[in-house]
Amino acid sequence: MSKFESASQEAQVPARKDVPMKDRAEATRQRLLEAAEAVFAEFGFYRASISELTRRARVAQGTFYVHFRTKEEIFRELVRQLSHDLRRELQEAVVPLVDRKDAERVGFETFLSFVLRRRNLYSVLRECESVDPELYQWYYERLAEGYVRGLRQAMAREQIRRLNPEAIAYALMGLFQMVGMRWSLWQRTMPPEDVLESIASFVLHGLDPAEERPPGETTSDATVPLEGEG
Amino acid sequence: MSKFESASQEAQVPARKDVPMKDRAEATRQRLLEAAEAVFAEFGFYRASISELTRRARVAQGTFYVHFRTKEEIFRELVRQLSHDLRRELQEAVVPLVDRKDAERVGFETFLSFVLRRRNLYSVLRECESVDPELYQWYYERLAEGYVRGLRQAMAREQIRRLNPEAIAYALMGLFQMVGMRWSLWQRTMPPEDVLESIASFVLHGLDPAEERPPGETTSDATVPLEGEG
Amino acid sequence: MSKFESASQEAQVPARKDVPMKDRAEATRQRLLEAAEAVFAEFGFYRASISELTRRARVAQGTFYVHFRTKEEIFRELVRQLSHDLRRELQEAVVPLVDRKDAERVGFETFLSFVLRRRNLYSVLRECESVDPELYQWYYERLAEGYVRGLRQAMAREQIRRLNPEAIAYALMGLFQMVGMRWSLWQRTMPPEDVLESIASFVLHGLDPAEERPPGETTSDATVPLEGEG
Amino acid sequence: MSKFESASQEAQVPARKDVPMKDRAEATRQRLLEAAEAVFAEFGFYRASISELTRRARVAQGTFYVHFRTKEEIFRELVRQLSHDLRRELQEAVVPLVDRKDAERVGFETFLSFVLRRRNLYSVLRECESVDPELYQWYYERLAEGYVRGLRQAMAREQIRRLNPEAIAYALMGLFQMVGMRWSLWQRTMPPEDVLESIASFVLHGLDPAEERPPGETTSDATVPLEGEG
DNA sequence: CATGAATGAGGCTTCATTCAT
DNA sequence: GATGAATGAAGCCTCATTCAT
Repeated sequence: MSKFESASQEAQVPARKDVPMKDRAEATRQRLLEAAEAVFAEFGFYRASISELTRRARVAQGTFYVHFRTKEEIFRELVRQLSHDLRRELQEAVVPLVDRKDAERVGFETFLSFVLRRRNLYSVLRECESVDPELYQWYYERLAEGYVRGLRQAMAREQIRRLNPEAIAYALMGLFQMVGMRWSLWQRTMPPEDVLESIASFVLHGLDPAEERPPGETTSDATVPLEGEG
Repeated sequence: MSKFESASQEAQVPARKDVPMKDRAEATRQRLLEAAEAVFAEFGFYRASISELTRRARVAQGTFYVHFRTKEEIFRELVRQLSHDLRRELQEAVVPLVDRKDAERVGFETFLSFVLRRRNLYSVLRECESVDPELYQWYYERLAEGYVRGLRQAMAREQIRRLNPEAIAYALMGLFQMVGMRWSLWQRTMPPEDVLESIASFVLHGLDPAEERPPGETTSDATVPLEGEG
Repeated sequence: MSKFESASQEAQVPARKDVPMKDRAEATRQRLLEAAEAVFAEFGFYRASISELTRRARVAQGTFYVHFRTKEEIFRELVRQLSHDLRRELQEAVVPLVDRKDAERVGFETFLSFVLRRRNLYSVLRECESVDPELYQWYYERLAEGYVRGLRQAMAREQIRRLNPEAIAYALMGLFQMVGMRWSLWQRTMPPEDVLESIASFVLHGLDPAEERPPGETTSDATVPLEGEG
Repeated sequence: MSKFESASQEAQVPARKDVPMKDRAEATRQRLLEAAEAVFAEFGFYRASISELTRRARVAQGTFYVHFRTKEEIFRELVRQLSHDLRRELQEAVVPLVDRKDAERVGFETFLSFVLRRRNLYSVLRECESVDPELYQWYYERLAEGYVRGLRQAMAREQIRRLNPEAIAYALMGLFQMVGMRWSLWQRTMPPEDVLESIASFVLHGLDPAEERPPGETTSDATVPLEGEG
C-alpha cells in the first residue's frame, strides 16, 4: 500500500532550473496520459499497445519511455489520477451539505455523473483488478476509509443506525458501483428519476435510525428473494 | 447475446463410463477446464498461456484445440459454468425457504461461501468484463432478470416496498458482490458475524414495507456521509 | 561452475516415445546450432540477431525458442560443445604418445589445427568472457585441471622440472592460445615451421629437468626484454 | 591501422587551470572517460549504455556527443589510453634494469600489478577483440613490435638463444596475459610467490642460451603432457 | 483423439543518436 | 559547451494457432 501513497500527481521531471524544456516535457506527458486513457478504455489494458498509444499522442514510440517506465506504470498513474479526482469531486460536492437527504442524493449523483463524464478513466479502474490487484485493493481501502469516517460521525450524531461501518461502507460502494455500471457505463445515461428515487429510498431506510425495532419483529414478514446475486 | 444462450447447458458432469469411446475425450476436456480455472485465476486471462494450461492438464498443446477453438472459448465456457453453478446453488438454498429473514441470510451466505469455495472460478468472472464485455453484461442481465422476478413477487405480496425492481436488483447484486470481494476474495474468510448482521439489517430495513412514511419526513434529520463511494 | 557441469551434450528433447518427430526436432536443433556458430563468428554475439540466425537455419524465428530459451543459451551450448570437442581431439592425439617431444608438438599442433579448422566455433569461445564470464572461467579451469594432472605426472616421473603445476598450466595455455590467435585466427594458416620450432624449443627448455643449476648462475647473464607484454 | 595511429597521443592529463576556456570542457571529457572505464568494465561494451555512462559522469546525455562521436569512439580512446599507460609503466620499470633476472621479474610483476590496479581499464581491452578486432590486432602488433625489438637485441648480445623472435614475443605475451587473467583478474591478487618463481624459472630456462645442446638430445627424455591446452 | 514441432505476427522495451534551447 | 527531450530503428521474446504424424 505504502508504495502508492507516496507517488502522487507531481511532475516526475527533475528540472534543475525552470527551463522551458520542462514545460514541453510536461505537455508530452499529459498527451500520453490522455491518449492512454482513451486507448485503455477502448481496447483494454492488454490489447492496448504502446504503439497505438503513441500514435494517438502523436509522438514516437520511444518517447513513451522517456516519461513512463512501463505500460503498467502509466496505467497506475491513471488509476491514481482517477482516485484523486473522484475523491475531490465527491468531497467538494458533499462536504458543504448538512441535510442528509441532499448529501446522499448529491453524493450518489456526483459519482454517477463522474462515471458518465469520465467513462474512459473509470473503465481503466475496472480493469485494475486484473492488472494490478494490489493497487485495486488500495483504491477501495482508501475509499472505504473515508466512507467509514463519515459513517462513524453520522452514527455518533445518531443520524444513522449503529451498524458495522466498514460493512456498510463496502455495501454502499458496491451498490453505487453496480448502478453506475448498469446505467452510466452500459447505457451511457444517468439513471432515470425513479431509479434514483428507489435507490435513495432503499439506502435511507436501510440506514434510518427511526427504523430500530425489537429484533424479533424486524424480519418477520418480508422475504427478500435471492435467486442469484453476485 | 444469443451466442451465449445456445451453448450454455452442455453436460458439465459427464458419465465416466457411459460411452466408452467418448469417455477419454470428455475426461480430457474436463481436465482442460479444471486447469483453465486454476491458470486463469492465477495469472489472469491475458497472462495465462495455453502452454501453461496444457502443461497443468498434462496434455500436449495441440490437444487443447481438439476441444476448444480459441482461448476465449474456454474462458467463456468457464463463465457459463460459473453462472450455472452459482444460480443452481442459490436456488437450491433459497427456494425452499419461506421466512424472509432466513431466505436473506441463507442466500447472502450461500453466495459468499460460493465465492470462497470456488475462488478460482469466481475470479474468472471478474475478469470477464475485460475479456468479453458482452458476456459479462449477459451474466448480470440474467442474474438481474431472476432477481427482478423475485422482487416483483415480493412486492406483489407486499413483503417489501414498491420500488423500481431493476434498480433494487442491481443495488443488491452490487452490494453482495463488493462484500464478497472484501471478505471472501481478499481475506479468504466468511465475513464476521457482526458484518453479516449489519448487512442483513441494512438490507431488510431498506426493503421493509413498514418503513413507509410521508416523503417529507423521510430524510429530515440524518446525513449520510458520502465522501467517496465507488 | 556446477551449473555447467551437469548440462552436457545430450538431446534436451523429452521424447516420451521414440517417435520420428524427435528426429525432426533434433535435426532442427542441429541446424540452429550450426547457424549460430556461423552467425556468432561473423557478427559477434551482440551484433548477431536471432532473426539472422533463423534465416540461415531456414526456420521461422519462433522455432528458435522451441529449442533454446535465450540467445545466451545457444551460445553456452556452443561453448560447451567446443570445450568437449577440443578436449576430445587433444586426448585422442596426445594420450597414445609416450615420447615427450612428439607429445608436445602433436598437442600444440592439434590445438592450432583445431582453431584453424573450427575457426567459427573457436571465435565463439573468445567472446565468451564478455558474454558469460562464469562459463569462460569454467572452461579454463577445466582445461587447466587436465593440464595440471598431466604436469604432475610428468614431474613425478621426473620428465620435467618441479614447478608450480597450475602456474605452468596457465602459462602454457596462454602461450598456445596467443600463438593460435596470431597465426590460426589472424593469418588463417598454421604457423611456419620455424615458429613451431621456436615455440617447441622454448617450452621444452623451459621445462627440461636437465636445466637445473644453482640459482646464482641461472639468470646471471641474460636480459629478457619486457617492453610491453600483455 | 592508420586510423589508430593518428589519434593515439592526445594530452590525457590536462592542466586543470591552464586554459580557462577549455578547462571545463576538458574536465567533462575526463569525467566521461573515467565513467566509461567503470561502466564498460561493469557491464561490458554492449550492455553499457550511454545513459548509464553520462549518469555516472553526472552530465546530460547530449553532452556525451559534444566530446565523442560514437560509443565506439570513447571505447577506442580507452584502449589507446591503456596501450599508452601500460607501455609507459613497463618502460619506466624495465629500461633502467640491466640484470636479466631483475628485468624479467620486474616487467612481469609490473604488468600483473597494472592489471590489478587498473582492472577496469584492462577489462576494456579484453573486450576489444569483439568490439573492434582491428584495433585489438593493432594493440598486440604494437606490443609485439617492441617485444621483438628487445628480443633481437638480447639475441644479438647472446643473452638469449636465437629463436624466432616474433614467435617468442607472442608466446610470452600470451603467457603473461593468461597468468594476469588467472590471478589479477579472477582472484584480484598478485600471484603467490611460488607461482611467480615458477613462471620466471620457466621463462628463463626457456630462453637461456646455456641450454643449447645438439638437437638430437634436446628433447629425448622428457614428455610434456598436453592433455588440453587452449 | 492426441501429439508436439513449427509458425510468424506482434508486443514491449532499449538505446544510440539528434536537435532545439 | 551543456542540456535533456525526442526519435525510430531494431531486438528479443511470447504465444495463439496450425498441421503432419
